[in-house]
Amino acid sequence: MSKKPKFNRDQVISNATNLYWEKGYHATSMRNLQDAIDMRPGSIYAEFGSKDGVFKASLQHYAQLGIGQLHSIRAVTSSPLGTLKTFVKQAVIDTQAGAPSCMCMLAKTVAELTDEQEDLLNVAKESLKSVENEFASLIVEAQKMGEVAEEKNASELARFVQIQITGLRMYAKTNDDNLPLEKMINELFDHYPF
Amino acid sequence: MSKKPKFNRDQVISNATNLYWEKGYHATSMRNLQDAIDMRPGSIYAEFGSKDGVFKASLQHYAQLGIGQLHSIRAVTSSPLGTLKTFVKQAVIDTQAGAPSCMCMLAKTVAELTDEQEDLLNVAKESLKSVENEFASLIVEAQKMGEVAEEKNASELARFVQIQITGLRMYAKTNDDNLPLEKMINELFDHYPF
DNA sequence: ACTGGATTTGAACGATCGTTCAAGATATAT
DNA sequence: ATATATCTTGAACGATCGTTCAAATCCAGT
Repeated sequence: MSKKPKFNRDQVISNATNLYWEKGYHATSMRNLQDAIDMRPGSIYAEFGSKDGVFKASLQHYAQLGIGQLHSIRAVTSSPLGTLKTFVKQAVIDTQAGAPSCMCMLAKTVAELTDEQEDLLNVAKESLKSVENEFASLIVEAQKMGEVAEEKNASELARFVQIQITGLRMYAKTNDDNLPLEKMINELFDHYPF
Repeated sequence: MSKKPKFNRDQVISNATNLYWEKGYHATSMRNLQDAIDMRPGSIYAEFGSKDGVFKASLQHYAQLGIGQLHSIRAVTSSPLGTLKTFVKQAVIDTQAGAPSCMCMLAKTVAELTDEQEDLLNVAKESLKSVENEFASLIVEAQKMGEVAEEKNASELARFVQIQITGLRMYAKTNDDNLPLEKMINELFDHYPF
C-alpha cells in the first residue's frame, strides 16, 4: 500500500527558492517558508529534513535554472559569444524587474554565510563553479568558431565574466537609478580581455 | 552633576563592526553583540537605541575606515593611480587573512538586506557611493598628473573600479584556492578602460 | 465498506530573539 | 560625608525561532 504525497515537489521547491532568494538564509523563517510553499511543518521535515535541507534544494534548483536558461539561449542563438552576452544581459538587466532579488542567489548566499553553515556554503560555491564551467564551454565553442582568439585562456575569460556579473548586479542594486547597463555590458565584450 | 560612561565608544563600535562584518546583520544577535562589546543590554540601548542603531554606527565606522585607509595610502604614494591600485590590492588580497570577512561589509549588507530594513540599506548604499566618489577624486587627480587620459570620464572609471572590487572579492570568497589576484588586479589597470 | 499503512495537520516544546526597566553601583558637587 | 544625577546590571517580558510528534486524514487493496 502507498499513498502519494499531494504536494508538487517542483512547485514547492520553486516557491521556496523565490522566498530564500528574496530574503536570504537567515531572514527566512520556517513559518515564512510554510506560508510560501503551503506545507505544514511535519510534511516539510518529512520531505526535506530541515530548514537547511530546503535551502540546499533551493540552491541546486536555482543553479539548474541558470544553466537551463543558458542552454535555452544557446539553442536559439547562432553565436556562442552572443549567447553569453545575452545571458549576462538577462542576469543583470531583466532581473531588475520581477525577480525576487536583483542579486544572484548563489552570490548572495556566498556573501551571507560563514563556516557556521559550511555545507550550504559549499553547495553555493560549487554551483557557482558549475555555472562558470558552462561559461568556459561556451567560450571554447566561440574559439572554435573564430569568435574568440584561440590563444586566449577560456577559463580565465569565464572567470572574468563571472566577476563582471557579480560586480554589475551588486552595483545595480546599490544604484537603483537607471544605469547604462546595456552599454556597460556591450563594452565588456567589445574590449579587453575579449 | 554628570558621570562619564566607562566604556570606550570607539572601541565598542570597532568591536561591533568586526562582529557584524563577519556574521552579517541577521545572524548577529544582541547576545552576540553584548559579548563582543562587553556591554549589558541597558547600556547598549541607552547609547545606540536598538540593534539597528549599533549596526548603523558600524556601517558608518566601516566606511570611514575605508576612506581613511585610502587617504593614508595617498599620503605615502606619489601617484594617485598607484594609490587606487594599492587600495584595491589591500581590499582584495590583504583582507583574505585576518579580516572578519573577505567580503566588503557594505557590499555584504547591500546583498543581504531588503526594503524591510530600508534605512540600514540606504546607509550602506550611500556609504558605497561615498567611497566611489573618493575613487573619482583620485582619478581626476590622476588625470591632472597625466596618469589617465583627460578625455576619460572619471566617474565611469570610478564605477568600473567599484564593480571590479566587488566582483573580485566575491570571486575570492567563492574560490579560496590561491588565485592570481595580484596579476588580475595589475591587468585591470594596464588595459581598457584605463 | 473495511482495513492498514502513508501522509497531513497543528498544537506544543525548549531555546533564543530584541527589548525593557527597576534596582544597584558609581562619580561628582556641595 | 552626604546627596543626587548618571550609568550599569541582569532578570524578565512577550514574540518568534527551528523542530517534534501524536492524532486526524487520506487512499489503495481487498
